[in-house]
Order: sequence, then structure tokens, then C-alpha cells
Amino acid sequence: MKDLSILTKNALFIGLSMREITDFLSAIPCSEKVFQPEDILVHEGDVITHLGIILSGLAVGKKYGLGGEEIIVSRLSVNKIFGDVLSGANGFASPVTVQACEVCRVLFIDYKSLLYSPHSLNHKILQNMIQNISLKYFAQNMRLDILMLKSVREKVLVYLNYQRTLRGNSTFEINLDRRLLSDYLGVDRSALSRELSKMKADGLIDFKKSVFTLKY
Amino acid sequence: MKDLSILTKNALFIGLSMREITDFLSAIPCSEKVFQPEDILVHEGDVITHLGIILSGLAVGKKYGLGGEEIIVSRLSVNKIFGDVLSGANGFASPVTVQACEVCRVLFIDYKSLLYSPHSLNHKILQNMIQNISLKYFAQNMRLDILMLKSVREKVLVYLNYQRTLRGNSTFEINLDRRLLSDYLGVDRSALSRELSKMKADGLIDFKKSVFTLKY
DNA sequence: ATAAATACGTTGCCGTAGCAACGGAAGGAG
DNA sequence: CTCCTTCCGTTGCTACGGCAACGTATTTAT
Repeated sequence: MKDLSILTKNALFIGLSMREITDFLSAIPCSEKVFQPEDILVHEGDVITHLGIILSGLAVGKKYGLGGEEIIVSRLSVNKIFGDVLSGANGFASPVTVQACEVCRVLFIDYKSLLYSPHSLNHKILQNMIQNISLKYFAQNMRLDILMLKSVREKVLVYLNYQRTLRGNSTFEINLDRRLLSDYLGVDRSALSRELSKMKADGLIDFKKSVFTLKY
Repeated sequence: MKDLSILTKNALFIGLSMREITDFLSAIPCSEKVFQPEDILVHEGDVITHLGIILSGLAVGKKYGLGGEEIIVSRLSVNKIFGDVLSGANGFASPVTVQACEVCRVLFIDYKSLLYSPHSLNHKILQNMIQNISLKYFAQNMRLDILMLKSVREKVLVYLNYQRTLRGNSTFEINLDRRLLSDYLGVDRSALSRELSKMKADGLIDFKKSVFTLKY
């Protein structure tokens, strides 16, 4: 177990020094594992006992639609945490499969220990955990709002608006390709392309690849 | 401030005795308020400083669509908590308006104190808070799954299936009327009625009012 | 008891968007 | 350089579902 320095920037450990983090981790069961591309970290339906932190590499959370199509639900880059909400809910089956895209080093932490440890730093970590889960909740909430809209155009407008307020600029690049964006918005990919073109023709927006400009 | 005995059953205070709860509450800023029907407890867009617990009465969380229509997002009955996720996210604007349906007694608790109190019981309360928020997350996640489906029939089937596993019985009564159900599923009310009738004609389900029977 | 309001089912109209298939552009591997 | 794969836009077809309007049943108010 080496090179945990990035954990000082991890949402779970914000506010803690490197020394405090290693001190804390040495007191509870945790382990580091390495996964090869395509390896599965968590199967959909698993009941987990550990939450995970990506130390290096990239993984994705995915689920499968009724037709068996893959749907990418989340992108897990370095320092991203998975299984935390699951840990909090205590005993739920995982709704997603987590799979490595590249070679991944992952830190697994026994969540019962994390939640119930009497360690003096545990208090701070629980606060961080609450914040992290809450932010995930609101990210999900944002998507809910979009999925409730009826037309593709409305969905796109609300999404782009939100991105604009996030970046503070009317021109920005999004980190989703067309396929992922259409999944996120809950619409057909070609229908999305069609509507984007129409919106460009209507002078509402401009875009090239993943760079968008809002003209309203 | 009287009759807080129901708080022993509140998700935030599970595992604590009445004495411990009053002890804890007396140590941090909180207040009880009474609202009349139609009164607003939280405005959409508010940045809150307190989380709330419904001590008696009934309130709803609602938001407004682009057309201005009201959408009921949550139903807040006795012992329900609101503003907890918002508290966790620290500084977010409320995405919903909370409004009383009946006379409501509400306990407001300063969330910074709740999160950062050095009180010995605070640890347990943070654990409870994590669990509560996580459960809300998964409830939201369930709805996300449904909203991603493309046809009304699929949405209804997934929803009813889930209800069946919840109740453990193929016949059950749901607590949503048609209007609320159509909102929940993200479809038009008349389209929902239409599809329900078709599904009944197809022999898939039976229903009368809000009592459903799954025949598959 | 009467009136008003709410809840629910039904139906016709028609636009939107899902689906499938295709072509071109861009990027990677050999 | 060429092949192959991925990504994206385009288009025709068609059905699903949103919308509006209406009728009936059940509930609430006065």
C-alpha cells in the first residue's frame, strides 16, 4: 500500500492530513487491489461490504436495460468513490456493475468500520461522507428534472443551461459524447442529433463536436 | 416545545432514548413552529440554515414545471425529514417548495450545529443521517430507472413489479392517485389511464381504483 | 338535497421521437 | 497508406403518447 498521497484530495478525507489519513486507515480493515481492463469490480446485485476509491486508472458504472443494452451510469476517475451510498443504505443490492476501463488500483474500505469506528477522526469523515452523498443526490436530482421534461428540445435546453451556469460561460465543452449525452437525457441518439441540428438552424445554439455555444 | 416523543421513531434519532434526544436538542439551536394550511415552509431557491422535521400534520414538496404546473415531488407526513440532503450539500438552493396541507408543527434544527456538534451522541446521529440520505438516494434512483424507460407500459410494469416485491403480494394498494402516479412515471395522465386499460384488456393486470393485481 | 369540485376513464387528432439504415468524417492499428 | 472502428449527422417510416375535450362517478361543501 503505497502512494496514497492523492487521498488528501479525496472527498472523504478533505480536511485531514496525510498522516491522519494513514493513521485512520491503519486502524480499520482495508485493502488495495489491482484490476485489469474489463475486470469487474462490483456486479449488479452484489451486496457489498466495502466501499471503493479509485487510486489510479478509470472505471465505469453501468447497468443493463430490459433489452440488454449497456447504459453507462457513471464515470469513475481517480479519487472517485463508489459504493458509499450503498454503504449508507446498509444491505442494499448494488444497482450497477462497476467495470475497469484501464488498469485500476482500487482501495477498498470496510464500510462498517468506516461508519462505526470510534476513531477520533471518524467524526470528520462522516461529515465528509454526508456531503459527498448529498452532492450525488443533487446530481441525480438534476437529471430527474431533465428526464421529466417531455420534448427533446426542452431536455437539451435545460441541460445546456445548467452547463452554462456551471462554467459561467456561454461557450463550453461538455465531457459527454453524443451517445452518452443521449443516455443522460433519456432520448434516442439520432433523435438528439436531429434536434441539435434543428436548434442550430433555428439560431438557438451553435456547436461543433462537443463544444457548444448558447446564443440566447 | 412539548410532545417530542415521536422523535424516538424518527430516522435521525433511531437508537437514542427520549432522554438522549432532549438532551441533545437542548444543546443546539432549534425551534418549533406552527404553520397553517397553504403556508410555505421553504421556498424554491431558498438557501436554508435549518433542516425540518414534521411533528404533526402534513406537507408536500413541490416544484413548478416550465409551463408553471405544479408537480408534487414528495409527501411529508409525521416524522418525515426535509432539508437534510440540502444541509449535507451545504449552500445549495432548495430545488423544491415545501408547503403545508394541514396545520403543521415543525421542528427546525440548525444544521451546522447538527453536523458539527461535539456532543457525544452526534456520532450516532451522523450515522443515522447517512442512512436516511442514502435511502432517499435509492428511492430517487429507482425513479430514475423508470423515467429512462421509453414506453408507458414498461414504466407501469417496472413500477408495479417493484411495488409487488415491496409488499410481497401480487395484490396491493398504492398510495398514489392517478395524477400523482402519472407524475411519478413522467407520463400524461390520460395516456396512463389508456395504457392501464389496455393492460387490463390484455390480461396482464387487474385494478380497481388504486388496488392492483398482477397476473403474471 | 343540490351544487360544485375532484378523480378517472375514453376517444380523436396529430406531432414528436423511436427505430433502422445509411454515409461520411475522424481517429487508431497494422 | 490502408483498413477498420467509432462517432456523428441525416432521413423515411410509423407508432406511441401528449393534448384537449368530454362523460361519469365519487366526494365535499353549504
